[in-house]
Amino acid sequence: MERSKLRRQKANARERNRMHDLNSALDNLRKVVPCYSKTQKLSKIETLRLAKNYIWALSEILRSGKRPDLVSYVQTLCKGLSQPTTNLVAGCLQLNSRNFLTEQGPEAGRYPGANSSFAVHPYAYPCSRLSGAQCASSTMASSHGLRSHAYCATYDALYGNASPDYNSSEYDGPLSPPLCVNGNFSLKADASPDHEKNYHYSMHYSALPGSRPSGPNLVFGSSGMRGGVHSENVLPYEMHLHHDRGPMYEELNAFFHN
DNA sequence: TAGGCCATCTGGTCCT
DNA sequence: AGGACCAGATGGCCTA
Repeated sequence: MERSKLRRQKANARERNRMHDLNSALDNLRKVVPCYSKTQKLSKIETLRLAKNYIWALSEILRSGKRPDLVSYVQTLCKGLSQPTTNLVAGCLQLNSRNFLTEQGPEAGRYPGANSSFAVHPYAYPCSRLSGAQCASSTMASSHGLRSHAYCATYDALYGNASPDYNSSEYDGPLSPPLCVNGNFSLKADASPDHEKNYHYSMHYSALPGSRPSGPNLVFGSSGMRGGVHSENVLPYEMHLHHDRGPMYEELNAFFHN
């Protein structure tokens, strides 16, 4: 009886740790989807849904090579989300705000949401790259208890203080989340030939610090570098884009639309 | 108060 | 045998 009880207690402890790890991973995921707040976290299921939509939206942008209009972008992000979360995300992107209405005006380029209750990723909307000054205003948001995304600091840490040329087609690095159209990430360490040959896009994570991105190889930081739950070091990723698309996109479309 | 979300416990299954 | 993973049950907390 004692032995059985002890075994059960150990199993419970393991299960707790396992769930804590899972929750840590979810927290990291929350930080890389467009809407993040320390005080009002997205639920687990909504985080997963939003992440799926976000990946989908970004892959559509890459596929089409065009900037989507904000309304359809938000609609894509909010597909299948609950009403409160939809409101949250729309609020994050300030769909109904003056910022949005003037987005095409003189303020165009300033990322919406910097002063809202939620931090919005600079890449939350593709036209919303931060300049150095905007980066500073984003940092100010954190002094009001808001979490501003630390991509500026991240960039500085990686590449020095020089602001990237966000208009340059070369630059799409630290602000871009990983894209893997077929939904599988392959680790460099254990990438199997079977994986490689079937994938039109594959992501290779490298444990070694990368160099500044150029051409198709993009390097950007993991959540760890932004002081996430885990304290792992910076893990720049290398992303390799394979250029032959086609049937896989049809599969992907079917998958998401189902 | 009902419903949503969450953490935890628990037993079952599969794998090493 | 022991660990990982999973799903069901349960109770607590919060909000509309």
